[in-house]
This record gives sequence, C-alpha cells and structure tokens, in this order.
Amino acid sequence: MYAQVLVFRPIRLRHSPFLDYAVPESLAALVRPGILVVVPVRTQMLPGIVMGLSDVPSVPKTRDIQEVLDPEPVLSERLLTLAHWMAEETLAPLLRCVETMLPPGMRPQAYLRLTPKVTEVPRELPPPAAAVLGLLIERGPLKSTQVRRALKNVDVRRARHYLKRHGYIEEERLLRLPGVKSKKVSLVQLAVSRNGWEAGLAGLQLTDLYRTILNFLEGEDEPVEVSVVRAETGAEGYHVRKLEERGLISSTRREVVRDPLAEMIFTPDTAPQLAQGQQKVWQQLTRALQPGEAKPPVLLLGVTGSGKTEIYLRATAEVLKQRRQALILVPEISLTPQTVRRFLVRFPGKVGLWHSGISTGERYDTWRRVRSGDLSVIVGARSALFAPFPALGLIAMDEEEDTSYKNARSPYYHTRETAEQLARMTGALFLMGSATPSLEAYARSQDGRYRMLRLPARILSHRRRIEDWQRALDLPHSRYRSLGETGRLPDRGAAEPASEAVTIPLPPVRVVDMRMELRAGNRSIFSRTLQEAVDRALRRGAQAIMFLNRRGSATYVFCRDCGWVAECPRCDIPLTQHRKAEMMICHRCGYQRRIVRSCPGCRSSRVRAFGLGTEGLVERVVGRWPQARVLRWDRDTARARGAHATIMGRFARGDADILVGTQMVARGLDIPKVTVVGVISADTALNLPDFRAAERTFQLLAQVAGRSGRGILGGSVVLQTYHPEHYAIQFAAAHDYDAFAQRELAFRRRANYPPFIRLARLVFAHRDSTKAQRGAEQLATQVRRKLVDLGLPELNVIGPAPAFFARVRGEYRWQILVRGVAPADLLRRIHIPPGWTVDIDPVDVL
DNA sequence: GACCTCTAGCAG
DNA sequence: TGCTAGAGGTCA
Repeated sequence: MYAQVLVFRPIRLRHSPFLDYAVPESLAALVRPGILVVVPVRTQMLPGIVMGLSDVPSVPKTRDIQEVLDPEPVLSERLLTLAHWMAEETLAPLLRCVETMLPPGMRPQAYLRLTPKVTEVPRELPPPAAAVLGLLIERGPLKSTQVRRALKNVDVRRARHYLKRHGYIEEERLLRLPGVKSKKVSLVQLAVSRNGWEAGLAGLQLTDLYRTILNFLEGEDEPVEVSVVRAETGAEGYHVRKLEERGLISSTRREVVRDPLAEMIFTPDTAPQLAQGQQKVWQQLTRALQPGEAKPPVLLLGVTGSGKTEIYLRATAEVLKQRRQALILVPEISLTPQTVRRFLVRFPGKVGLWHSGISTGERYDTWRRVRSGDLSVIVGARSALFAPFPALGLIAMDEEEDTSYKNARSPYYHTRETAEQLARMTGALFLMGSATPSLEAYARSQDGRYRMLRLPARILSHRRRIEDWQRALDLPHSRYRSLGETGRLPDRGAAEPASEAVTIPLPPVRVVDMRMELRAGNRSIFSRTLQEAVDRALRRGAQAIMFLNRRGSATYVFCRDCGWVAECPRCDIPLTQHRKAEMMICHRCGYQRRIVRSCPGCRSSRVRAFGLGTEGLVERVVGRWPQARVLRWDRDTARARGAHATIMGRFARGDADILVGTQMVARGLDIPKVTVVGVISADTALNLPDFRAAERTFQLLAQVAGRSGRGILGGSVVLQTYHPEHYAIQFAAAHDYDAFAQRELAFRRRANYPPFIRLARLVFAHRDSTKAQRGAEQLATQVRRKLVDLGLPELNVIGPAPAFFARVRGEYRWQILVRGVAPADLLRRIHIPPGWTVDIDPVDVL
C-alpha cells in the first residue's frame, strides 16, 4: 500500500502536489486519508498529511512513512474533498487550503532556533539580524510569529534569511501536538476518618485552616475540584497538597472540557409563536429541511427586526430533531452577542462558539466535542465551516452580504461559495439571510439558482416583551402611546390573529443636502434637522446614535504656510490625528508618530488639522449638547477583550444618551429607546473608485437606519449628504431594497461588472516602484498573449495599473484585472510568479 | 588548491 | 521551501 502525502512545506512538483510513500506493515492499520504523518524528504523529516491511498506508486522508488502522529484523522474525507475544491476555485495551493482547514493547534509552525555553535551576537551583523539573534539567545527557540511580535519594527523576514544563509540559525517545521492536550483537573476527597486528623496535622502551623479544609471535605460525598476547595475554604493549592502528602486526603485527576460558556448561566428559552409572515416562510422551509436529495440554497430576505434569527432557530431545532447538526455563520461574533445569546438559551449545552477570540485550548476542545457529537450547534465566523460535523443538516449564514465572509488572505475563499459547496456535499440546507443581500445572491435568486423567501414585516416585539419595556421605561400607558412618531401599539384585540407579535413600519428617513445647509448659513456639522431631532429625543429621555465612518479627531494635518501634509512614509496617505493618544496614525498600516506642533518643512507654527473622525465628532456633540452623556464606540475605544459587550451594555442600560461610532453601531444593536439615528456623512464609501461603492453605501445606510425606532417610542433617521440625488441614498431613504437592486443590476450589466461576469484580481507588490511596475507589465503581457493563444475573446484584461491603495507598508502595488465568464480557467494555465496574489471574485478592487 | 557565492534543479 | 551540486569567482 502507498500513501499520497501532502508535506507541510511548499514544494512545487511537476504533476501532482503529493509525494508517494510506502506504508510499512506496522503502520498499515493506522494510515488512511486525513492522518498526520512524518515522512523523510531528502535529508529531513517533515510533517505531512495523508491525502489518499493507492496500490501503485507514481514513481519507481519510494521511501517509507516514518511515523503516524495521531491515530485519528484531523480532516475528514469530506473536508479533504472540500480542500481540493477550494484549491481549484481559488487557485491557491492545495497546501494552503489544507492548512486553513486544520484544527487549531494542529497547524505546523516554523520554529527558529540557534545552530549549536552560536552563543553570542557577533559584532559585524546587520542590526535586524542582530536583533533576531539576540532574541533567540535570550529566549530559546521561538515561532516566527513570536519573533515578529517581539520585534515589531524589524524586518524579520530579511533577518531570518540572512541568519539562515550564514548558518546562525536553522528553521524547523514542527507539529506540536502537546500544546493542544486536553485539560485535567485535580479532585480531592477525604482519606482518613475524623479521629485520624490530629495525628496527621501534628507539627503543622495554620492547623485551623487545615481543619477547615478537612471539615469541608467531610461534608462532601464526591471528590471535589481543588479550585472549589480553595474557593470554599480560602486555602491555597499548596495547603491541599500538604494534606495529600500527609495522607489525610487522596486525589485523582479527571479530564475536563474547556468551555468558555460554562461560567455563564442562562435561563432556557422556548420558541415564541411565529408572526404571520414568518409562519408562511417556515412552512416552506420545513420541507426543504427534510433529509434526502439536495435542495437549492435559500435566500431569506427580511429587514432588520423581521425575525430572521427566529427562523434560523426553528431550522436548527428541526435538524437537531433529525439527529443532524447545525452551523450558524455570523460575520463578527463580538458584534452580534444578541444573536449568539439567543442560540445559547434556546439550545442549552449544545452550542459551541467558533471564532478567533477563543483560546487555542478552548477551540481544540470545541473541535473535539463537535467531532464526537457532544456539541450539535456551532455559532461561528467563516472558519467554522471547517468544524468536523458528523452529519450536517443546516448551514445558516446571517448578513450574507458582509465582506468579512471573504477570507482576506490566500486562500481567498468566500464563505458563501464554500458553504454552498459544503451543503451540496453533505445534503445540508444552505440558508442565507439578509436585509440587503449582495447583488450576487440577489441575481441568483432571480435566475433560480437560489430560492428567495421573504419576511414581510418588521416585528416590534412580542406582547410579553413590550410589557417589560413599559415597566422598564417607566412610561404611563397613555403617554408612550402618544409619544410614538411611527410606532403604534395596537390594543390586544388588534394584534395579528395568528400570533402575539406586533409589527411596526421602518423609521422615516430624512435626507439632508449639506450644501443647502451651508447656503442657509449653518456651518455646523449637524444639520438643523438633525439638531432638532436630537433635541427632541433628549427632551423625551430617549437615546440617539450618530454614525461616522472614520476614526480619529481629524483626518489630515497640514501646514497653512508651505502646504506640507503629514503622510505615512510607508503608504503615502495622510495620517489621521488622534488627539487623545497624542498621535498621528496611519489607518492603513498602523504607523504612528507624535502630533507635530510646528511644520517640519518650514518651521511654521501654523499647522492645522482638518476633517472629522469619531473622536472629533464626540467633541462637537459635547459642544452642542453639553447636558448629554456621550459614549464613543469604535476600534479605538473597543480595543480590549470584551469591550464591545461593555460599551453595548452601557448604552443599552441607558448610561449614555448619545452613542457616537463607526460601522460597529450599524450592526446588531437592538435598543428600543433609540429614536434618532444621525448619519453625519453618507458619502464616504460612495466616492471610492470601486464597482461596489453604491452597493456598500446602500447596505451600510440601510443597516444604520435599522437601528432607529425599534421600540414603542418609534424613531427616525437623518441622513446628511452632499449627493442627495444619488440612487443609493434615495433608495436607502425609502427602505426600498428591490428598487435599489434592480437599478444597480442594470448598471452592472451595462458596465460589464459582476454578477454578470466574473473578475479575477492579480496584485503585485514590491518595495521598488520600478520593479513593481515592470513585474506587473510582464505578467500582463503574458496573460494577454495566452489569451490570444487560447482564443478566448470573451475575456479581457484590464491593466496593469497602480492599485487605488498604490502603496501599503512601503510596497508599491500594481494590479491586473481579468474579466469574463471564467477568468480562473485562463489563469490556471499560466505560471504566476512569486510575489503575486490572485483573488478570484474579489469583494473590492481597491 | 582552498574557499567563497550564486543559482538551477529537485524532493517520492 | 530548503538542500545540494556544480559553475564560476577570488585569493595566496
């Protein structure tokens, strides 16, 4: 028997990505697809994964597999198939695809270590190399990520290369399985009866403490965790060990699962009655959820608050009943705690979370519990696609249009496409939900590839919750009813007959032309309409949200005498001023320097800051509404772990009157007391040179607008813009997704853009601007020549041209776009030189 | 001849 | 990606 092994090191082979190895007799029982092995390659032993088995090797001479690392496959055959599919679709190397699917902690890591003779840093080394070498001498062998983290401003890659070439260090690719060993805890119980205690305690100090421990244990029937003993008695671990040494107690060890949710207490929740519109959708879905032949993906179209999550919950319950599992994909878990929470309370003990914020150990345990069937619901980000479900029945993907679903590095896979493929392979139902679907999804639901189901109404809430609000808001019944601008609370008898749900219309949106404001003499950043709306909200004791898509206090800093502008030396874009941090920061690469008081060019002190970010907006808000309590929510204020939840919680509790923030405020906030949402500038995304600019703008505005008027107080939206006539703004104001989609599709068809054709984006980055350009020109010529050779007139090549972000982190970026029915088919037949990134179906072309 | 640097070719 | 052999260079 022979095994086809994918070695965890990029090796370019002529025909196949695998190396064939003979399976020795002793390992024959263990070796199968998905097994991790160690194999000899030239002079080295390297980790790899078995991708397939065969009776005949593809080369005459083979060597033996050295070792099997783990008797259980790390990837199922299904996931291996998915990896092949992904490599084919994204043009990424198969190895890359397999590595992204590997469970946490099982990814091979490059370790840097000193060669034996090195004990100190030689004098003549270049500074970056000396820094890396010094670090290794100080701390021993390190992963490349550790080195990079420790030496932020050093070009580690070049230093590594230098040190390796000169024999100072060596690198090894290792799989460190011990790092993901499961966690064990100590349990203790009493070993002697009460009359043996005193003899055992003889000669010890603190005998009272020891007696407390023994007394506590005497009251327990079962062995108790040491942590519990410590909490109950105030003792430390060594007190417990001391008693064990003296034979008074005995201890055992037990494996525990690391469960980040274990500490949380949830009140289990049952399904509410469905509203009429939901009921209809649900009836159609139930059929599609039955196991059997594959069904087309479903696109669930419904505005924020129309009850999509409840549909996901029902669908999950249905597949659980069939003893299958459900995968719930969300764009960013830290911003959607309300969605997560609803799954946790509906399916207590069955839900696992899967995202980057969870420690490797917890993730590993979740992975194992999914594989064993212990967890049957996973709520997670895109990488949750690769969780080892035994029998997947449902993939639900919330906010389908969100761009975080696209992997931002190789392999550039899209969660939507991958989920669709996975659903096809497993027979699961793929259910997407959105208020503003991507035009790709919308077009597919028009041509029949997807099935569209609509949730018509926005549900205010269920009667029980409304009654809670009445109490919480402390509003007398008569008053809140008259207060609502648009919200209405029908009498019990007027509620929809099929349910207890009460529906409300979307909030009215007022578009304000900021050019007219200026003409009318209002030089403030707040239009009169917005000022009045906020004034009214504050008077009523309601809350307001202000949205601005930029952080910082000012967006650029320049000298009024000589025109000097503070720019990032690595990206050539203006630096954003952050006054509180006293820094000017590049929002692209993170470069920062202290705020300058005088111009470095002409020494003038007339250096001024212009443009507005959220930090600056807060100052303006405080200036205009000094009595209001203002809270800021952006990446600067929500940096720490759990900060999102804290800010969200504070605003929800009413600790602030006005919330100022970036995109974060657009997602998942469901706060009934918010009656005004102000969009300070709707135009930021609109002016980007990207074919999706209008789509992005519409989606963002629709999302932000959805934050207003979610309660019985009603609400409104004020949308400030310099392009009031633009269709993205007009249709967003009218809450008319279909009209927007039709109009935008017409534009895409005319301009020959997705979803009518597909794009492939090739980007070349180089520190040397001439080399960047030349490299781009060479490949463009090659692509064009190949196009002619193959006779593919339906494809065309755009570029090369500098990317919109022409320089990032000191590298000049050039790009080529290939446009047509199947650009990947062409690119597969071209050798793409190193240094290029290839992105099929990019989410933007900036 | 000893020693170096660079590069192409290849790994089962 | 990393090694190794072989080419081609420099120096005493």
